[in-house]
Amino acid sequence: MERFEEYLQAKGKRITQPRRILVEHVFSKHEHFDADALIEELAQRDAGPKRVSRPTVYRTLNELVEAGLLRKMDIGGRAVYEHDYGYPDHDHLYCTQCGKLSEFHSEELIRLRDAVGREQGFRVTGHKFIVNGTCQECQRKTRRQKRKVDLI
Amino acid sequence: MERFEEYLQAKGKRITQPRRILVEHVFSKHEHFDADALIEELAQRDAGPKRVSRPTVYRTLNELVEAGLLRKMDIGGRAVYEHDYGYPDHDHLYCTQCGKLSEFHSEELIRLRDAVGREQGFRVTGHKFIVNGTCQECQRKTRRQKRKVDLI
DNA sequence: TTGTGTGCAAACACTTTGCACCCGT
DNA sequence: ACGGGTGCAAAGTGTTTGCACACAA
Repeated sequence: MERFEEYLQAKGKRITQPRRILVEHVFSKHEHFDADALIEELAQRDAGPKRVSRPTVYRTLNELVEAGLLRKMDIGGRAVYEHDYGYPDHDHLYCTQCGKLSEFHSEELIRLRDAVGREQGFRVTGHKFIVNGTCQECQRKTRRQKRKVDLI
Repeated sequence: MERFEEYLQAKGKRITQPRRILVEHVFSKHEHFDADALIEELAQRDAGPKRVSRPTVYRTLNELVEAGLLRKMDIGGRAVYEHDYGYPDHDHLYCTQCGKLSEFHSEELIRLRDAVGREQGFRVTGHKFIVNGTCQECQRKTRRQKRKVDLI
């Protein structure tokens, strides 16, 4: 929050109640989320007059990304956000059954990435690496499912 | 094309003129493209009665993906397609200045990916790796730009 | 002839924008 | 009081869908 206030002041922007509510909520948890989830959570948390509107959620999320506090990813054509500030670089495992994202970090990946860039005369500024597959939990479910089918 | 006919027949689907036109066009070039580009190209190529409509383009692209002939990627929230059939696995360098995609292949990346999956009990089925940065051409442009500015 | 495919227009999901009013500074 | 911020509704994108007609099998 202090970090965001700093950013806002530097940009001559204002510290308003909707921004405060949103930022506080976003940084009270550490999960990945999308705009819709956030809008809904804010809606049931603060109904009535102090609710934060849909456009303001989108506007503030963009500001948080610009401020370097959130990282925005596109997963299946929809924007997903995660904490960026004070959070180590990492990549993602995406379970295509349940949609869960988990994280991992690999220095080797960075080395590989930079080596590829160098070879191609490409100035690397970042990357996106998503490993698709099935998480442990869904593998278990699928196995149970299969057993049932096998009994028929 | 033969491959697609095979797929269509297997699914009890029909080989129609729009599908033929689209497939022929898509596989006459080897670049990355999005739905809009394809729609426009088809429009100026075959105007009038034998033009392919927007919905049909989207429907057929989805079929081609299902048939394993095209690969679909999301880049910045928009779908981009590339040939898949008989095309080696590869990943992408994405120039954030001009939007150009180039390709590279790395066995090491696959090994790394599978190792990460194994460590986390994740059954890996695929991945998406996009390296962002500036391509050689845009680096040159930027340098020219900078020189001009320096002279002021 | 049968039922899939097509074009059209409209619906869709997600995100952004125009505008009158509100509120931090 | 000023100028940016907000909510509302409406406009944008990119993509999908309902429907009546067209056409491949």
